[in-house]
Amino acid sequence: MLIASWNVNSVKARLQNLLTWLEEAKPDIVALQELKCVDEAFPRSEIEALGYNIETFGQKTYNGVALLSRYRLEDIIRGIPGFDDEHSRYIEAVVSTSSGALRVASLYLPNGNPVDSPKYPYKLAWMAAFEKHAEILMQNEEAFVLAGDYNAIPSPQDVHAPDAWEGDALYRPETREAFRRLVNLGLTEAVGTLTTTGPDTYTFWDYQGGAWPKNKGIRIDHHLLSPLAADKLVNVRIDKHTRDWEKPSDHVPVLIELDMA
DNA sequence: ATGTCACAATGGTTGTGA
Repeated sequence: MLIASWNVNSVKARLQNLLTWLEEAKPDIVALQELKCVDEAFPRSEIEALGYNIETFGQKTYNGVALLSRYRLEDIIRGIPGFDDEHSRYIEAVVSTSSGALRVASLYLPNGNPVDSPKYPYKLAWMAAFEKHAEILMQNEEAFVLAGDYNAIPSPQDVHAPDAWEGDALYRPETREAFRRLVNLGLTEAVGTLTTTGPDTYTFWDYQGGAWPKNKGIRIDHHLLSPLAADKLVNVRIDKHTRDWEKPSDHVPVLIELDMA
């Protein structure tokens, strides 16, 4: 089973790229972020035509997350339970496979910049609420994957210039600590577990300043797996070639393969 | 070359967020 996470930076602006990539990669489940459109405006029919079921949690202009799945999506949750959030940043569902249920979430964690604005406390509050929710999920001892744009750079090797990013909301010590707390609940961060992270595993390059050709990237899109899901993890992949396409997103798809046999 | 992009509300450009 192939599961992908992709911040598309507007699903309408990225529709052609998204369709091309879906046909090429043939993922079973996709977590999308930054839809930048309301549910009614989501390009459902084009994506359904490729064989996907769709659940969206959209928002005008900003944010918005969705799940695409070849399996039926059930027990949909929109928003982190118990967390009052004005932004559409979290959607969760359960799929039933021949080898049992799998819970999947698509999340778009707040950016948090600038750090001296209310945006950074909001980011940390979001991370705390998400950690609390993940802790509850862990108690159920199920297979689950929390996929998305975490807007968190886990370690120095995940950023081209650690010193320059020291004060940034994506890399500040508090952000990294919160990300570690999350992982330390017993989750497995897929890419870091199966590969050596570094300049080859970035997932985002700014549109500005020639960041992509210079490989001035960061690794902020992650899959966190419960122990039962991590037991099935056999492969990870980052589809960097999509960054070379016309009208690219600033993020590229990050994929994991679970052996559900 | 400050090598960006998407969106919204304009009013034909500017602000916002990333």
